[in-house]
Amino acid sequence: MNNSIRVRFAPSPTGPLHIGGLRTALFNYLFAKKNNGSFILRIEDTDKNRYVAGSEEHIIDSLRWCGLEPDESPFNPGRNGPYRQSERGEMYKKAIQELIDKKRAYYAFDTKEDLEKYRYEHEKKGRVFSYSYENRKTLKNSLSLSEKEVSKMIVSGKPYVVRFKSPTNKTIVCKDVLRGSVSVNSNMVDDKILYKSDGMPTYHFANVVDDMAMEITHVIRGEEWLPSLPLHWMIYDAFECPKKPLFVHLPLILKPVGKGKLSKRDGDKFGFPVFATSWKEKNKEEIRGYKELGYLPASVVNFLSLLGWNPGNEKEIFCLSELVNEFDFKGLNKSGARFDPEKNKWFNHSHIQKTENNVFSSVIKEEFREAHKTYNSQQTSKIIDLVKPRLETINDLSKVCEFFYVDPVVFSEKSLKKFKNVNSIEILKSIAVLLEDKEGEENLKENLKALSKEKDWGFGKVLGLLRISVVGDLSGPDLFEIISLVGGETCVKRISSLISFLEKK
RNA sequence: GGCCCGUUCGUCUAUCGGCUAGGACGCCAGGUUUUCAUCCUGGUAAGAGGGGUUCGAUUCCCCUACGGGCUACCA
Repeated sequence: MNNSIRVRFAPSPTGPLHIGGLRTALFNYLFAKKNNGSFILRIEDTDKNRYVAGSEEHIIDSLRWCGLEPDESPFNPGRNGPYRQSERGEMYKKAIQELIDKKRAYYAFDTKEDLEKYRYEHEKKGRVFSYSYENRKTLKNSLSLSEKEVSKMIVSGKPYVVRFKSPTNKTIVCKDVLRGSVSVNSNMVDDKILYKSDGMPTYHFANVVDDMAMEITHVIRGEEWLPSLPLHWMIYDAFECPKKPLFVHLPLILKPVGKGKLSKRDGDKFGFPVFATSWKEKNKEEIRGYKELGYLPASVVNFLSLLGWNPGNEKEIFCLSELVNEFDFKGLNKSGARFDPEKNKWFNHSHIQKTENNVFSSVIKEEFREAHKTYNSQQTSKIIDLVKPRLETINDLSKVCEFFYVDPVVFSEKSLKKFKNVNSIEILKSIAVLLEDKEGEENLKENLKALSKEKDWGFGKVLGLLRISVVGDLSGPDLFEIISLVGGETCVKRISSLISFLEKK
């Protein structure tokens, strides 16, 4: 049990979960499941100011929709709870005291205004202020002040933070599974705040403390964290942690066009989904996610999995369990991957083809209510077979099979133009005669061929006009398949409807 | 500005020193479907530049360029 793999996905509830975070969660999940380990969800809510109501639910709903159910989370706690950092205050308090006692951290009393002033002054001189080994002795903290002064200030309730005392001139060699060793001189790492004046830990501190406490074996996170790896590494060392987790920094997902990493606002900007499920912020319009736009979770997962990872062969279509089987750190990439909404659509189309018909029949039932009952389940399944290859998203379904359920009310002018020099009404009337008769309907194709030969009408014209009357346009699946489902009687009705439409012109 | 990471077709990627550089999306052309879409076949298109190392570098090393990230009492 002690050797088991434990990974965590640790988002902060500052808004909806977007596909960047989802992809991080996915890789954590895949690695955990591949190794019979645990996938843990930890909510990093140490910043009260940025907390956005509803984001925790959005995170868990998104994961659930994708099939990435955590083994431990605030909603199904395991032994290592609580799973919200805001509920783990005591642990951080104890931990920070340990570092203070070990002289690896110190109290600092500089106010925000002080720091802003220092930054401003440095900037004016073209420099950058950093709280570090160079100047910590000249600033207001427990290293520069006497013990008496410090305890007096603390007792009097003066706000303070606790800073990490970054070692002086040490080479920190940290390891990343993908990138190998990354060395940084500790002088480059400033004295980061570990504990804020509001009594909450910062990300860096809470993260390390929790990963130790929760016995996390592999930290799989986005590359934006790579620069803080040396800091985290030194914090582990300060705790004399016997066994650090392995770190894997995933390449970032980049915007489809333009510069930089994908952000939550890009969905609006470029018109493609960036959330798994819809997100509604108060006083704002609801933003639809993949789910609402008719994507299958399997296709989203599949597409995301291939951004920054590949199985090493040429297979591309995977379901979640296949991905679990195939997943390996060796297949991970180092460079950022640009998000391509077009390829995303293709994955969805491909997954739709593999999806069983009953998934779609419930959508049809919902959409066409009463009309849906004109067909038995076998016929419905046949309709879906006919229409499935034409789907990019599930939302296209109703549009693409509407004429099975509803008589066309408009006939495409553009399509009718092709027949403007043709005796359309006469042709249509002759076709209707064929369909009125049972035998005529049974061998419709042959009969139509015979008809067009006899009257010297092109077969294409006959077929085209019939299609327009039945479908409303020159598109759709095989016409004879459609007619055999819709039935001769309905077709005759639709033909007369087109005839009267043409007569009015 | 400083620090860190990266760089193969337009995009996602294969290649772990032997390359006529493979696949997928997209795009283009042809075929199937007497429609449209699907589908099938073919085409288009790439190792940033310069130095090394080597019999041989896309692959290893260095420099430059470019891209990305970080540089908060945010995560």
